[in-house]
Amino acid sequence: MSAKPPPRPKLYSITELSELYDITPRTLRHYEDRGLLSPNRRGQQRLYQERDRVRLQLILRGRRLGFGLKEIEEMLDLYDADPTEITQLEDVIRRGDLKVEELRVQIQEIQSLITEIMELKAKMEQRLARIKTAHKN
Amino acid sequence: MSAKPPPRPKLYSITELSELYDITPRTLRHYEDRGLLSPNRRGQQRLYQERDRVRLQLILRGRRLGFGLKEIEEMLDLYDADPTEITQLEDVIRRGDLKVEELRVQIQEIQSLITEIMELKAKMEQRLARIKTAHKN
DNA sequence: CTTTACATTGACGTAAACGTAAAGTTGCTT
DNA sequence: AAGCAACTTTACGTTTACGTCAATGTAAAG
Repeated sequence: MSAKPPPRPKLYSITELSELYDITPRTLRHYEDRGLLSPNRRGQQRLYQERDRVRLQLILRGRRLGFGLKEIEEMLDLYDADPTEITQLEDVIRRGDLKVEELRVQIQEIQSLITEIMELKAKMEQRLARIKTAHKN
Repeated sequence: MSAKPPPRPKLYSITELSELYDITPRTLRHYEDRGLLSPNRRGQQRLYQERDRVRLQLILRGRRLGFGLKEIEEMLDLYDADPTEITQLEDVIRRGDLKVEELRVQIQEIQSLITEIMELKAKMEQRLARIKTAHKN
């Protein structure tokens, strides 16, 4: 679904990046206001790096999964913990575990939904079959 | 996670049902305004049946999964198609398939997220280990 | 030097999903 | 009969995640 990035450390203008992910520049600025992105500047203009693009991917996936920006920020925070601070490392591990547990529950719920839809579908198919055979008489 | 229902066809007042699922009466009325629930009335008061409770469960799960009420309505519509109308049955089957595909993609995305978090966690654990062994000298 | 294209920062608007307060039933219970 | 608890409708308020101008800036092209 998502576009493949070139291996070169490319730079993006705001509209380039927005078109790459089918969002509006406004959205990118909004994420910056919320502190989720902090692109460099060339003068006054924003210059997005690979790093920003990757973070954006994470944000957009989070959004597709129904997370709020606040929650997404917490997840992104996991990635920029100070790797020299023991407590921060331990914190990342702990919060990571919690998130993973949460996500596993989500998968369970989705699977339940799938099951129910497929059961419903099976019922409808049976009914259809019965109606059609009755139609043949 | 969700409370177990009694097998008897119990009736619920609006506050009973709201407390059962830890939501407010306002939320139930809102779902009714949106056409997602249509409880019977005893005079002016709402009387929720098992059927309503089950629908509510579906709604709340949908919400936890990040779906909007509009989208949830479409899913609920699958359940009340006229079982004598062939076109409606076929429609349910088709839309059911689409939803299931969508949900499978969601699961994939969640699994990617889990993988990434666990990789991050592994990194942090390695760093922690290194820091601690270095500390022993 | 003036278009033109693309960018910037406000700042107000909007849709969704409720929250919240007001004012009025209704049915007991004391 | 009076009061209280639980319900009702009406309606405006709030939060989130942007949409949508408006006014302005800047840089390359003609």
